[in-house]
Amino acid sequence: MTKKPTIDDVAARAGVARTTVSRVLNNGPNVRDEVRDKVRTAVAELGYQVNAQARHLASGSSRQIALIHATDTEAEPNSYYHSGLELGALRACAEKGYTLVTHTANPVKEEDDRRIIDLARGGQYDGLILTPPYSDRLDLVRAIIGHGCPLVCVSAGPESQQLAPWVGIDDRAAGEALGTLLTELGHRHFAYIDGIEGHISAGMRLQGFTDALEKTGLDSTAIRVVRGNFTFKSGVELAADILGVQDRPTALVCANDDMAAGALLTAHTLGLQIPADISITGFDDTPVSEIVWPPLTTVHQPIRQLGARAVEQLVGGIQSAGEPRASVDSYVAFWVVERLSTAANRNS
Amino acid sequence: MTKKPTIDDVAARAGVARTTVSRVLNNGPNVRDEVRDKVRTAVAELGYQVNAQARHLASGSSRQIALIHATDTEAEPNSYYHSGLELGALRACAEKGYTLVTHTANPVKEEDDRRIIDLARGGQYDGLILTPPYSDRLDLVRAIIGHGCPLVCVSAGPESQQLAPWVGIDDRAAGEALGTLLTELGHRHFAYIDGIEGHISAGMRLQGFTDALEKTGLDSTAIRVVRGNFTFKSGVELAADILGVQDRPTALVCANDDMAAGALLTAHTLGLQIPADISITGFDDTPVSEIVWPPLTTVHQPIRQLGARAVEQLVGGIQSAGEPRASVDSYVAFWVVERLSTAANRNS
DNA sequence: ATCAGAATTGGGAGCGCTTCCAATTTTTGA
DNA sequence: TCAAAAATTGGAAGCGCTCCCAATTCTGAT
Repeated sequence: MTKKPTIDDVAARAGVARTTVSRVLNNGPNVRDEVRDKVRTAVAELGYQVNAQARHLASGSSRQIALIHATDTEAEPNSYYHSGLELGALRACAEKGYTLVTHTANPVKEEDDRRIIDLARGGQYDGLILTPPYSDRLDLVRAIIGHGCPLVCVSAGPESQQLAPWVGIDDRAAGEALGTLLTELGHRHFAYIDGIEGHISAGMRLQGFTDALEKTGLDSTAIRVVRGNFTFKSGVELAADILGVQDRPTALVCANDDMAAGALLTAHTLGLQIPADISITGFDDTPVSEIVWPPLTTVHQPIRQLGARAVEQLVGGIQSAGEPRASVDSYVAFWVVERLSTAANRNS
Repeated sequence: MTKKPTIDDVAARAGVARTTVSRVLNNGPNVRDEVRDKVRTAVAELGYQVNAQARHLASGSSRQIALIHATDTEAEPNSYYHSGLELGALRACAEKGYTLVTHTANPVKEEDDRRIIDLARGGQYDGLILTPPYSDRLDLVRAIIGHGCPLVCVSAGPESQQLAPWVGIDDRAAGEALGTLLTELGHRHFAYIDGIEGHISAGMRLQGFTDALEKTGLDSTAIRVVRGNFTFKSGVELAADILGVQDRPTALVCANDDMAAGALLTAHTLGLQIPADISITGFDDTPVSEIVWPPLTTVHQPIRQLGARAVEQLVGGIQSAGEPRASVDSYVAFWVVERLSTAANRNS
């Protein structure tokens, strides 16, 4: 294997200066078409590829973006959520000429917060994308911004939204839509399986949901809220507690699909008919909601689009640093998907 | 924000030469403990971080590994498989001081094969990890190796295994184990939903399965094989075809869990009792197999471990280039997990 | 023709690090 | 005690690219 050609080899072959080749490579202005072609030909003939490392060093920017995922040690929570987000981001990056690098961090380890900050400080990345619950860690967000590192928060709560660019759905409105649906179906007695603490957008869903109940004249006694951790397992366990009582609710709302799937399993185990005995809803509309039986009524969240939008937002900010950035919409549309896991309250 | 400190700042502060700092940073030999401490102190005081770009340029290696995932345009096949593999690889990379970069490619686009080769040629990555079906594209594998780029194939077929280091389970044996289980349960009439063409390891599973049938004296007329594409949807559709006939099989074997989940849905829709009317099995033991009802009998494939092992294999090869590499086991253990989707053939 | 101004090219200084090699100091062995 | 070997340091040359700035060539309006 002979040595890789460098920009100087291309320059020599094309009979121009290195600077000119660089211009062509970067689509710079002020190069005659004739010269441009000559250089392009030389590039093709030599099979030249720019050395990304050298380019990064010289230009000071790496065209790499880091995506921070939260993963607990052993749980594999929300795999569809993570991979959907990543896939969307990956494609958007490819389109924009950036490379996406995924990093995982454990939200319960404090040292990992430090690691994320180091990522921002390191200058290795042109920007960071933070997912929940990191996108709601205000100190973290401030620290990253303080180091001058471009940042976009995915599904962040209102406070984070004040600090940094963000993308997400209107979680409150989504929760409200779900609440409206269920109250219109005649339900008056609910349970809600929330997500982990510090996941503000999940909290907003609950907020919106109770808002809807209040509009129907219900108060907080109409709903029992318990805290899960977004995993299937926690859905299984918490549902056992919720559905095993005498006076069980007629509708169980879960902060994501995985927990709803777990609740479904428990309901089956208890011999309950769904949706006749209990309506169950999820959130996200990941493939899980169609895999289970009966398929879940849920809120469709365009996760891939969220990932793509985050990248666009970030790249937009990077490229127009200082200037009036072309504003990308932060809100992405959601909608309720009615499937077979919900029905009218037969007691109403 | 003041400028980032460089290695020269550290050297100046510690009162040594840049070379010495470099040695300390890279845990090189021949530095007195006293000096080492002095340098470490200076690093800490300045909050110095090495500039990865510069290091890469100077050292010629990036300590970055690329993981190639196959993703069809719109399908989100095997999300759990991909993210499990990635998570395992990610953690192993972090441990080894490498960075993992995921790239997606569309197996039906020929230009994407070219892109993968360019990744290998580019010298940007110290090595590549190929997943199916790319790990079975012999031309691709040869091209990558030909460019001198270290490579590990995940779940590759026998031919690829001849060409490059690999990790995977013994798919043939796994298929055989499943076949043995089902024949012992008295089943004699099977259907098999295979994976996409060119996914050799899925083919090996079928091979092993039929081997088991043969040992029971059954021949190829005992099994009907159809080709799916690993998605839930294809499971739904193909199962309709398989289960809708008069003389339907008593056991349906699927090349992955997603398709089995789809088959399960179709079976429900057709009003079949599972496992009384039909036994259904998956493959991989992704979370899907516990989410569906009834939970799937399947083959547990330690996917995260596979990802981690791939990285270890690759890094081992990179670091001991030329030398007798510390051989990492290519085979990872699998085992059959019996859940509720299978039962004895009641007609037997 | 003539010349200001724009467009196009090239020269060369780094970007921050690793690494070869030479210089210096310390250790070892008779 | 002293030379030879080993351990420790430093000097300096790049790695391959971008980008500032100066040099050159080309416009078009006088």
